[in-house]
Amino acid sequence: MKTANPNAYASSCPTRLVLDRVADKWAVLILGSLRDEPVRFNGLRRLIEGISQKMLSQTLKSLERDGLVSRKAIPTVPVTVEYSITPLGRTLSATVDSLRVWAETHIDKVLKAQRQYDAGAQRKAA
Amino acid sequence: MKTANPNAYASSCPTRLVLDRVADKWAVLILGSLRDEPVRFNGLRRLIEGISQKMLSQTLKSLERDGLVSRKAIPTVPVTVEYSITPLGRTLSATVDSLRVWAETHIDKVLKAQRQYDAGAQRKAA
DNA sequence: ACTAGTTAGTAGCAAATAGTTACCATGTTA
DNA sequence: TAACATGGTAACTATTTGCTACTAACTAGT
Repeated sequence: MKTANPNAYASSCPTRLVLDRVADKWAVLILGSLRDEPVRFNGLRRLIEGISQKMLSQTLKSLERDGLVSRKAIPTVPVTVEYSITPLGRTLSATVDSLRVWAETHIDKVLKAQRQYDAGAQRKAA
Repeated sequence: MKTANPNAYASSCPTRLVLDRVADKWAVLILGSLRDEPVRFNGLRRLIEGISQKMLSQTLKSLERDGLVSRKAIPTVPVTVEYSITPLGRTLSATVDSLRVWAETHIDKVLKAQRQYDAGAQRKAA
């Protein structure tokens, strides 16, 4: 069964929910981290500076549920858990990673625009 | 002055904030709406089903501050306000739009993965 | 004149989400 | 014995989001 006309602009379309999940800071950084090789929970925590254990755990769970990431517990001691990207996740990773690249590439222009905007707002407030 | 090494994986890098703003459901849909032509406030409200006036106003304000969208008030009666995409915004629009397209294209696979995941969770709970 | 509708928002409150911190069990290393 | 590693969960707070109602100025219809 196929969804008839997926359209993110329609509020009732499930696409809206998926867009909300993948258009997410942490999801972008996690998918980027897993792009080349599987990484363990605490490995991701070290790669993605400032992510809390809660958000990492929560975001990984959503990504796993959506079929974008797979979780594999390895019975070592202590147990290690390896997260890797699925084939479906791989179809998304290039797109979300280009979002990160855009941010890194255009950060200077954005910061400049913010300064100009804030200067204008100050004039109005004065 | 250029930001030395923009890196979204570093928590202190301003890139992280920018990523958080552009990796946003409403920002994606707004930038997509403005891609072809300028649109007015209520026009956007009609295009993007289910967005509240508050979120639309708030997101437009951020996008304007970041230099991605420009606002032009036209002294008609009643005043109409035209929002259009800036050249900087245009460098981003293709990327965010491909995120929307990905969601619309892969929605069936994601929904299927969710059903499988939930079925597994049910087994565990039983 | 009165009513309803248009324009582009803002204000106030409730609900949902994100973030912070502490803690768990199990085991290795110093 | 104490500190650190593994991968989380629980409780709490702060922030964001969403909903509803409201504004002001004007037009069109009855």
